[in-house]
Amino acid sequence: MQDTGDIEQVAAGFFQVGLYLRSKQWRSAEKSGLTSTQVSILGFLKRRGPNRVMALARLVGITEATASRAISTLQRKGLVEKSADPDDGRATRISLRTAGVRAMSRQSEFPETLLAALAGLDPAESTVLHRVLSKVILHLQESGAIEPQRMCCTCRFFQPYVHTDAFRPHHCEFVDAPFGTVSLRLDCGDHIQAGEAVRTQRWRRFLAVKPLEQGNS
Amino acid sequence: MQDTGDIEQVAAGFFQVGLYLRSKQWRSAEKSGLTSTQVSILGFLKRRGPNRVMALARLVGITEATASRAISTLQRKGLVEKSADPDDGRATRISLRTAGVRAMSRQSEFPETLLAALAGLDPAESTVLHRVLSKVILHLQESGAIEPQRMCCTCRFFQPYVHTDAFRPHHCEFVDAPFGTVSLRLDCGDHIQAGEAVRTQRWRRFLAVKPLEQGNS
DNA sequence: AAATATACTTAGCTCTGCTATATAGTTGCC
DNA sequence: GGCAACTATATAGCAGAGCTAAGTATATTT
Repeated sequence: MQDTGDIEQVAAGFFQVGLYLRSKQWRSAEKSGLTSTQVSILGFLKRRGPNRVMALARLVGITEATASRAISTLQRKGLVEKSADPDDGRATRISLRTAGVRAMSRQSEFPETLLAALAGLDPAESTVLHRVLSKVILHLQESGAIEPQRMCCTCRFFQPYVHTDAFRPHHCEFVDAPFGTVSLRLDCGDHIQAGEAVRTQRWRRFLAVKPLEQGNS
Repeated sequence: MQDTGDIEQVAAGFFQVGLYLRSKQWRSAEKSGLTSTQVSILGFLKRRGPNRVMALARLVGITEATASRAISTLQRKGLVEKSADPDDGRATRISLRTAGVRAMSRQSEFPETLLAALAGLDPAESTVLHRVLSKVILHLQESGAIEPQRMCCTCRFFQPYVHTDAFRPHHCEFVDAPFGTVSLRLDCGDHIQAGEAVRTQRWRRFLAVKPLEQGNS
């Protein structure tokens, strides 16, 4: 039913979307004059607030040297500001300036065309896509390929499939409310990493439920 | 049920995977010494055979100037060879040399970690992911964001959902055989573009079927 | 206090990706 | 046939990504 060829097809699909995401087209269309690395850095600053150079480098998946220079460029453009880290004299605290916030809100961090394509998905597809992306990203981060993300899947507040409501089977202990698979966060501000044991146990529970057994009623 | 915030989450997920795909890590791990642009070019040559500079540029989503130089670099590395195009004296025919074929077969075009993550998906998830990627890519190409791909969805031989077999609902008139959603090609060698009218009509039929109504029995 | 580690920066390299321009071959049109 | 317009590629010059290696300043350890 499923062979390596099919997986390569899917990988090729991801690659295809990736090619588009890294192309300059959609960015120059909105003529922000920013490169994709710069947009990524601004995006993380927007979602996570002030951060150190090293942390940003790891999140974006580049070396500190490259991050340092990209940030200097952003500073020169007036989008970002550097300040001394109160906790550590060596560290630099990078934060968005108002121009940077404006640059990120005026245009989305993501191209309109991609958002439009995703908006056209039907809810059941979104649900599965959400699950799949969670799985793929978790796999990438567990194998050390990418920096751990603040996903529900690894959060101490996450209780997968504890409700009978097909639309809201999960529970978030932080907000103490049920929520659905489409609302699973891939980068949540309230994330607190769960311990190793708890994490794998909950992840098992999450995987145990077949994706199509819910969200489809 | 589905709001903009959720779409942004999904887009962020794609971006996350994209960040990984464009990072040098997985490529340097296999120490091929190739950049992602070079790998993309080699990948298209591998899948599509000899091609012109212009065609490669469009496929990869870069200008001809950039492609020309990247190809020269590949030539210098001995992975690719240039020959005169018999049909057009201005054109250059780029083809893989044996070293290039070896470089692309030894390691896959795609990182092992991603393939492993995708291999871990359950068949129903693969099916939906396939559909979703088809939709997204088609949307991107219809809006002119990327070069048209040789997808089943736009092929004159493609007959979606004409069989009752839940596992093989589609039919390919080229090989005259039924096949399943997981086997939908995103880049098929036998692709022949269907006319505008036929294309939209079949695509409608493809979309009309809810993803979860089949492949789940 | 000295050695080691950490956070960042800088320099030097290759490559990407762009625009603008040059060169050669093709096509169209009289 | 001949000239203009177009097309496929190449080259140059620019900003920047991304790397490694080396340098600076601050923290931490011994």
